[in-house]
Amino acid sequence: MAHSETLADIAAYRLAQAIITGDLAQGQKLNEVELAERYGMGRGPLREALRRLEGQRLVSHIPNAGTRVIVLDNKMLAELYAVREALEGMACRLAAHEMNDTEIAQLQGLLAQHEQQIEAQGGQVYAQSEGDLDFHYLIVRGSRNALLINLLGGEQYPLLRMCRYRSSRNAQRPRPALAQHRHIVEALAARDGELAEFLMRRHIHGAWQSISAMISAENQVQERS
Amino acid sequence: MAHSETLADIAAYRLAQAIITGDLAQGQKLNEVELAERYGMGRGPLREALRRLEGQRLVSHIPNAGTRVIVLDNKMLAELYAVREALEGMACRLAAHEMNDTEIAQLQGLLAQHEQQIEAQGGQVYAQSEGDLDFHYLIVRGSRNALLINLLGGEQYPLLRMCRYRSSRNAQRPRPALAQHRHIVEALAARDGELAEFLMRRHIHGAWQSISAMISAENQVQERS
DNA sequence: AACCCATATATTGTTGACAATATTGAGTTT
DNA sequence: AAACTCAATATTGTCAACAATATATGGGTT
Repeated sequence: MAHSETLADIAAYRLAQAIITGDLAQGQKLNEVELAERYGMGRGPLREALRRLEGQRLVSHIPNAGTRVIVLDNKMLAELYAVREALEGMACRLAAHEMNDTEIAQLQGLLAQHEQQIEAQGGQVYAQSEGDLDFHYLIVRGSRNALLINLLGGEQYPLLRMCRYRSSRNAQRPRPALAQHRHIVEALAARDGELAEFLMRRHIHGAWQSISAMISAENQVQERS
Repeated sequence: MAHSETLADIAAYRLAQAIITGDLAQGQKLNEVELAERYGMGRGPLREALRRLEGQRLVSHIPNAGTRVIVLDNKMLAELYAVREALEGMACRLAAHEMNDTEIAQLQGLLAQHEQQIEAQGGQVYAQSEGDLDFHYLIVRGSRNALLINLLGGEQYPLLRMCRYRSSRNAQRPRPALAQHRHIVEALAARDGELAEFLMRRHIHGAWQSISAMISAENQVQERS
C-alpha cells in the first residue's frame, strides 16, 4: 500500500458504510465509547473519524451534546438534487472536452454491461444503485476538475448512496435511465459539451421528480394508516 | 451564547484565520505540538481542528507524514472560480424567487455603502475584499438552499478570502464590479432569476479573467528576474 | 398527578504519557 | 563526492485516566 491506514481512517470508512446501509439509523445518537469498543480502538481516533464525517455531512455534531446521524428529509434531498444538477451538468460539459477516447469507450462498455443486466432481469430493479453511480462518477472524473471530483465524489455521493440504500425510492425503472445515459454518452463522444450538460441536467432533474413523486405517495400511505 | 465553544472550535477558527491571512504560509508543515502549545491546549483538540480544516480544504493531511497548508496554484484557483460560477449562478437564480423585499433592500443599502466608500477613496482598492464577500454571501443565503449556503459559505469562501488576502491579485477596479453588482440586484428586484443567474455568472467569470491575467503578468515578471 | 429541584449517572471534552512511524544526520563504502 | 546504513531524533498515532458538561433519577412540594 502507498501509506498505511490509520485507525481514524478505518473508523470513518466503517461508520460511513454503516450510515449508508442504514445499520446506523437516521437521527441516531452515536455513543463514542460504545462505537470505540465495537471497532476496537480508543475514543481519540473515533472522534477524529466523526469530525471527518461531519465535514461530509453524514453526521451533525453539537458540542457537549453528542453526534447524531443526519436525517435525510424531503427538503434536504431536494437541495441535494438541485446542487447535483448544477455540478454534474457542469462536469458533463467539461468532460465532453476533456475525456479521451479510451475513457469514452469505457463508458460505452459500462452501458453495454448495464443493458445486459437489465435484459437478464427483465427490466427489473437491477444493480442500478452502484452501477449508476459508477456511470456518473466516471463522467465527473472526466471533467478533470479536482474540486468538482472531490465535491461530487467524496461528499455528495455518500448521501446519495444513503438515500438509495433505504426505502424503495431508488426504484426508477432502469430502461429510460439507460436510454438517457446512452444519449449523454453520444453527446460526449460528439464532443458536444452544451448538449451533454443539457442532457445530464434533464436526467438528474427527472430522477428527482421520480423520487419526489414516490415520496409523496409514501406520505399519503402513511397518512391513511 | 447558545452553546459553549470547545477548544477544537477555537483552534479551527484561529488556524483558519492564520491560514487566510498568510500567517501560516502556503505549503507550510503544521507541527502539532508547536501549535498546541501556541494555542494553549493539548494535541487532541488540535488534531480534531485539523481534521475539520481538512474537510474545508484548507489543509491536506498524509498519514504519518503530517498536515500542510494547502497551496493555491493556478489550476486550483481556476477550478475554484469555475465551481463558484456554477454554484453562485444557481444561488442567484434561486434568490430571485426566494428573497423578500427586506433582504433586497438590504442589498441595495450595501451597494450604496460601497459606492460611498469608492467615491471617498477615489476609485481605489477599497474594502472590496470583505464587503464584496458580504454581497455575494447575502445572495447565497437568499437562495434558501442550506446545502448551497454551506458549500459556498462554509468551505469555499475561506479559500477565496485566502486568495484575496495575499498578493495584489484582488485589485479589481471596484467601479465596474459595483456596476455589475447593481445590475444583479436590479434583476433580483425584478424577480428575473434567469437574468440574475446570467449576470452573476458573467460577473464571476470576469473576476476570474481579471485575476488570471494578473497571474500571467506576475509570472512574466518573475521569469525576467 | 404534575412540577421543580437536588443528586447521581452517563457522556463528552481534554490531557499527558506511551507506541509506532517518519525524518535526520553521522559514519562508512564505492 | 555521491550513495548507502544504521542509529538518534522528532513527529504523528493511540490510549487510558481525569475534568467538565449534560442527562437521567428520585424525592419532595403544590
